Amino acid sequence: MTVVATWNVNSIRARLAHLTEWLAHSTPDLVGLQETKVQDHEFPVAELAALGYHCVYSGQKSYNGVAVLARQPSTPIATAIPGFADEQKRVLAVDCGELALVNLYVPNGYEVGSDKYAYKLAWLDALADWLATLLQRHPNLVVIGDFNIAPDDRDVHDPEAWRGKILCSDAERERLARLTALGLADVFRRFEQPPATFSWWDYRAAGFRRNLGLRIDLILASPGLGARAETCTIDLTPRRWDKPSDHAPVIARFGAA
DNA sequence: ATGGTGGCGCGGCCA
Repeated sequence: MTVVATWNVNSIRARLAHLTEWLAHSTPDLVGLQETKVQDHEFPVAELAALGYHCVYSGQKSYNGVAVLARQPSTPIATAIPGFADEQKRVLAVDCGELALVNLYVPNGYEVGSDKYAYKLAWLDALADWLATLLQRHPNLVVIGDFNIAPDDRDVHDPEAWRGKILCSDAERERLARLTALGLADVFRRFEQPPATFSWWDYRAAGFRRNLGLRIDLILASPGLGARAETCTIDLTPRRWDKPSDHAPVIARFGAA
C-alpha cells in the first residue's frame, strides 16, 4: 500500500511545526508540498530526515517553491516543464520506482483576462503536452498539487458567485479536462464524498469557520494507478490549528499492484 | 464594507 498526499503549506518555515506534527500522525509515504517559499540551501532537510523522509526540493526566495518528501529515496525527473521557460519554481517530478510523481504549484492567475491569467493558461497548455509524453514512459503516474482550479460546481461553496471567476473559469476547467482526457482522473471523485468538502479557504472574512472554500488541491492518477485507489480524503485537522496554512492536505491511499 | 488576512521582509508583492 502507498499513501500519497499533497499540501500547500504556505511557507515551510512558518509551517514546519505543523508539517512535522502532521507527518508523525499521518505517516504518508509520499508528500508533495507547494509554496515552500525557501531557497534550496534553507530547506529543512535534517528536521524531515529525523521523521524518516528523504527530501527533493526546488525552491526560490519568497514565492512558489515545491518539494517531495518520500519514505524511500526517489530520483528527480524534472524541475520544470521541458521547453517552457519559467523562472518560477512550480514543478517537481520524481521517479519512485513503483510510480512516478509530478508535484505542481499551478499559477494562481490573479484575475480572468490579466497577464497572470494568460501565463496560467499557457503554463497549463505546456503541462498537458508534457504529461502526455511522460505517461508513455511512466504508466503508473500520479499528478498532485495545488491546481488553483476548482474542477466543477461541487468544488465551490457558492458556484453562482464564483462562476467565470479566477479558479473557476471555463478556460481553466477546460485545461484541467485536457489532463483528464489523457487518463489522469481526479481520485477524490472515485469515491462518494460529503458535500461541501474543500481544500482551501481564504484567510480573510473567516472563510474556514464559515466553510467558504474551494477544492483546488488535487490528486490525479493514471488509469492503472487510479484503479488501485482505496480512499481519497481531505484532512481538516491542521487547518484548525493555530496559525494554519490556508490549505488542507489531501490524502490518497493506493493498494498494492 | 471593492474590504478582509497572512508570508516575506521591511515597501509592496502575491495569494
